[in-house]
Amino acid sequence: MVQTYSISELSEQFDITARTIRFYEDQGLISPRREGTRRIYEERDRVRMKLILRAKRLGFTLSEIRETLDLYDSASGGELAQGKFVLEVINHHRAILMQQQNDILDVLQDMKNVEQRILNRMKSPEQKAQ
Amino acid sequence: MVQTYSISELSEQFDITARTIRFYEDQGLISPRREGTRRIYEERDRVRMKLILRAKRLGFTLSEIRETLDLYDSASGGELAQGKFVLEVINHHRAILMQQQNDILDVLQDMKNVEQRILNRMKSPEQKAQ
DNA sequence: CATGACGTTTACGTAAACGTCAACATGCCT
DNA sequence: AGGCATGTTGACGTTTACGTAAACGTCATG
Repeated sequence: MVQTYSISELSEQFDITARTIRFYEDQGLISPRREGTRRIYEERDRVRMKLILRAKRLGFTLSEIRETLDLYDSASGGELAQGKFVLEVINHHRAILMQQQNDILDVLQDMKNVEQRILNRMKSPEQKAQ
Repeated sequence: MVQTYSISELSEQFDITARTIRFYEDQGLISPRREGTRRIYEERDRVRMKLILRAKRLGFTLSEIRETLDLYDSASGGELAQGKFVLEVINHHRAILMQQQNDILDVLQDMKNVEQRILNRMKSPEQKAQ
């Protein structure tokens, strides 16, 4: 017997509203099984949701996410026709992510600098930076 | 003689529209000097713009960016009153950024897997995954 | 059986981040 | 003086990602 979830259970797990989940479905990001009119989410839906939210945190738009998930699905579904294209998309995304890694490192460094200036000033309040 | 830039020069440098730059000004993100009505951007504006765009790429909203820049300004301006608060904000942001680093690593790994599956299939097209 | 708790669809509202005119000023070139 | 590039300020339009409310179905429970 496989674990399934209602929409409210899922929304609780991921700390999003049910409205959001239904919206994602409207946008073609997930398509849970139905039992009558009720939505039933299985493990694969949960995994997909996890991917969606992760991509969102990284700033991808919902339609970008949908396209990418569809693409990966087709690739893992055996549609090797588009193999080369998928590889290109992957490399494109990889480039974006690596740019973000750099951005993060830069910002972390900036924050470190600001932090140090504050800490210094808190130790010796009189000191004015040259 | 210090380097300055017109709005179109700046927009070209950062590959954004002049409209975007004016909008950021409306939102209090940058405040260039004026010469008559014309906007004149100096090096410090350029640096600020760089910070803005970097933060944007990381998914921060414009108002978050404005608040943060203001905060950092006040901190570097000597308003040590808020020192502790600034440190808290910095730690908060640091947590977000580190979460993003994890997300990126996860996605990169996922992409690697998809890529491998495609490459394998391209080498031996007949093979079906068990 | 009525009263929640939970679910559904449909539809309008909204905040963020610009795009897209319009209508006008200003400087420079010929 | 005329023309063109470049600039300015509104003001309205658009897309994305949901929020919010209305109006209704379904099921368990007192």
